[in-house]
Amino acid sequence: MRGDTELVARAGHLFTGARVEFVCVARDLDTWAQPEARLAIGDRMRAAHDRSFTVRKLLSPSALADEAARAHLRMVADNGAQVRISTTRLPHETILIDKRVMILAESDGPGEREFTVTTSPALVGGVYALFEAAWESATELSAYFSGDVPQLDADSLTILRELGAGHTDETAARRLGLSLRTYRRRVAELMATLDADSRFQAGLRAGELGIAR
Amino acid sequence: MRGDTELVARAGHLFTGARVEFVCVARDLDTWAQPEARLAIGDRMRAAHDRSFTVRKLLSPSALADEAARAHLRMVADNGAQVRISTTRLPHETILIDKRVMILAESDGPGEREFTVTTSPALVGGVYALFEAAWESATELSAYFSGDVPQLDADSLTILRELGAGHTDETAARRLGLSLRTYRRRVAELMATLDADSRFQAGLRAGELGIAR
DNA sequence: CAGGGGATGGCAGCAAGCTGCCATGATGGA
DNA sequence: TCCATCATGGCAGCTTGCTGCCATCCCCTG
Repeated sequence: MRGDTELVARAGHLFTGARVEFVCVARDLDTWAQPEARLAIGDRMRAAHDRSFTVRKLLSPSALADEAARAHLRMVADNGAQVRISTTRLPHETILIDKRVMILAESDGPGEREFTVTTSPALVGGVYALFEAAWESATELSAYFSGDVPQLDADSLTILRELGAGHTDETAARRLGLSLRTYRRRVAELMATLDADSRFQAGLRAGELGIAR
Repeated sequence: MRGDTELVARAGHLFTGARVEFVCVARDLDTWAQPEARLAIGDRMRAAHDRSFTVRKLLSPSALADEAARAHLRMVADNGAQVRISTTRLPHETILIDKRVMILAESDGPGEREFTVTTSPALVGGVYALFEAAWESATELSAYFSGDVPQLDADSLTILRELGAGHTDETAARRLGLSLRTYRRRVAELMATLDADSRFQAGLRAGELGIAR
């Protein structure tokens, strides 16, 4: 199936027919350029408030890149959707509806995207289980927003790795070609960023947020 | 495709033809009752030592239920395979070969298992990405074996909470009605248990393992 | 009752971490 | 060019964490 138009035409009923759950795994938010699709899900989401209908979105950090995207996600979350961020490279786009239908989007080139729709129980069930595993380990969007660690620059991650490796400050500083003073300054900054009072706490936060890998 | 025999007959070449990577996600180890399949992968695994061939197994904790299973996994790991344990409910069985082929096993009833084999790049790619996300968040088998935290007594958890709260040793000791010396002894023991070289590392482990909440 | 073993805690000394202060060097704009 | 700004790093002094040693206490067993 090629192109968003064809998808909406031929699989639109799958979206509007969602009864229990709508799951979306994606690398970014480029998707849903088509107003029709947005609308169909928008309707569903409005229903999520009252009824037993769940919307879950699992995204990469890149989906938080610009302010517009963040605002959009905040809005989506306010409408009752659960949004989580995974630090690993996610599939370009995967949609799971009611544990029964799976839609995969591929976008290699600049042209129209290609979609694969399947309802095979084995396939959908298998992917759903993997999704659950990925979901469990992802962090809540709110955790990302509540001044936590939206963006931790490369330097900080390097420091984090040294700390995580269990090196002493002296060793770590030598490994990074920094003076002891600067290394410790970095650690202090990092701890301030993580809002940690002790190194233990910093490690805890880092672990919880899935950083430092 | 029904039954292990048919799988081996018709898809055996996919196993033996694996060149770069063999990924196996499963809930338990009931699989591979068929000697042929075991053998094919056994061969591959032996090759994993020298060449650039990776074997990764992602399993549920139930795969560690009995001693025989643990021994088997230890053996598998010794042969160069990477084994990780995920705490979420995994698909009954999913196999990914060289990022090109995917094999799904379904086992509803007591009868023969049903298999689905696909090479669709979109499907395999999508599932692979989800697998990566699940893999990232799973814990090393070695961590499970090396007496990590199957059992952490109430005292240790108390210590962990104090550490997590960011209290200094002196404050924490006072709060727990312990002497500074004893408190620190406890922390040292805890760190030994967690196999941590620094308090940061201990925090990291604690966070990763989901303790101290 | 005597003695062994384990947990506790005081003490001391050392190692590690933390931070204010200031000098130096690089960068960048007026 | 001069000046402001910022990141770096050396130094010093202080706090905190770490651990070996030994005394004490409690409990259990013979």
